[in-house]
Amino acid sequence: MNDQAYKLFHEGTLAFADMEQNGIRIDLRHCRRQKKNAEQQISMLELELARTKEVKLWKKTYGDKFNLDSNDQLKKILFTKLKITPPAYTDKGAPSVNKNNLILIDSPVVKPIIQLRQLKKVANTFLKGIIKGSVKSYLHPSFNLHTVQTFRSSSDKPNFQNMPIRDPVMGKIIRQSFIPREGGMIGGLDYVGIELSMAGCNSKDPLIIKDFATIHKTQASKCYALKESQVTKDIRYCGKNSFVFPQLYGSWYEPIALNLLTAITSMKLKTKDDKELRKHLIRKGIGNGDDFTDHIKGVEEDFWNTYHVHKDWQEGWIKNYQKTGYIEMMSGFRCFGVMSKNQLLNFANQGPAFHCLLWSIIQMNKWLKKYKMKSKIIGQIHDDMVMDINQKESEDVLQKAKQIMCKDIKKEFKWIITPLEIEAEFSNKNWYEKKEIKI
DNA sequence: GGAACTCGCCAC
DNA sequence: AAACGTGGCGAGTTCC
Repeated sequence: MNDQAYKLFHEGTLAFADMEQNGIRIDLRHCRRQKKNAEQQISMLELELARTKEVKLWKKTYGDKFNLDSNDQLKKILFTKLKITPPAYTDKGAPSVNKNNLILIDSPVVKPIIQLRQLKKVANTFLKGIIKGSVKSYLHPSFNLHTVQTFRSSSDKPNFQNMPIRDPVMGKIIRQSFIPREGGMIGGLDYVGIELSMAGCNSKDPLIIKDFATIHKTQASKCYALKESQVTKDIRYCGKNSFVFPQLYGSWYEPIALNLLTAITSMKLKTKDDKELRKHLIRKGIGNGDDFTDHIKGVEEDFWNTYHVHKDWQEGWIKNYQKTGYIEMMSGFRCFGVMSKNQLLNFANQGPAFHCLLWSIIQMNKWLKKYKMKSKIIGQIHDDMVMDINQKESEDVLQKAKQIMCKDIKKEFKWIITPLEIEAEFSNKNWYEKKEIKI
């Protein structure tokens, strides 16, 4: 790493130490109540399952060793005893019983098992971890700068970076556990589309730079043959995570089409006019999976015709690695060693995106300490600075954050050639209730 | 009783 | 020709 990168991690470690010490306030009563609640629901589901003939067979087969948590046993019952054909296989060649594949099986045990898994995850991973890690109602997760290939961060004990948010039921239970300090509000300041922004900085593709704030929405509308005005938040999410990022990091239209298609049913996607997406596609003449795959193939071609400058950059980036044996990020970090093509492409954006946040955290923390503010940085999720902001200080803190995150950073990192935008979401109740605040 | 492994699943 | 990246953690399983 160069001197600037060294300094970033040196100061970053110190800022993270402050952040860890600050901690996040926890509603322990809520956690314990919800854990008990989840455990009751688990018992009910287990009883419901026990009444099915499938589980009776399962018990008969395994006797004392019967275990609802054993996927090996589940596979034996479904695929050997009941002779069901496995819908798909894992990378290692075993039949897959993950949610996506299980749901394709016509059996009364499928839905209760999926629900059971989710409840156990809520109780035994998230709530248990939060309760176990809390000291005097404050949780102090670790944030690491030394564990990740791309020079991003990680978090553990518990991992603060994977608290549920997408699933409405899980998200509510877990995120309500995190509450603000007295007189405070909890939430985050996150960079909008920062990874795509980094892609633009790397390749200098004029169209990526021009479109980076709207690209996910645009591509989502193309994938599902919709007007942009019909794109909901969920549909945009699919455009981003099932089309744009996969395209950028080396996937292609066939698996992408499959993912986009299954998302329609699993996320119950509807247009802004509340029309079912499946029916909309049929009206557009995309009636089956093959039609859809063809359609996505066209979207893919358009995508790379549009962003061809970026494609050229990708090829050059790979060639340079083949020549030198390493890649050097815009932020001054070098990655050595054997890397796949997809890794090379991903690392170039993933690292620098986080480094923007890290630099901002350092500056923000210095400022908060200098003026002895009650507001504190309490966590970090790759592109999201999680804070507990004292309401009397909120105006000043939010303005300062915007100044640092969108303006000052461009003086430090001269390679940032795209505009930077942030979004603030806070609540004085808990981390679930957060709502956007305009700044 | 623990290390190493697979699988499933949560986040960005 | 081949085909999306980075993590942490719980549970089951196998091996020593």
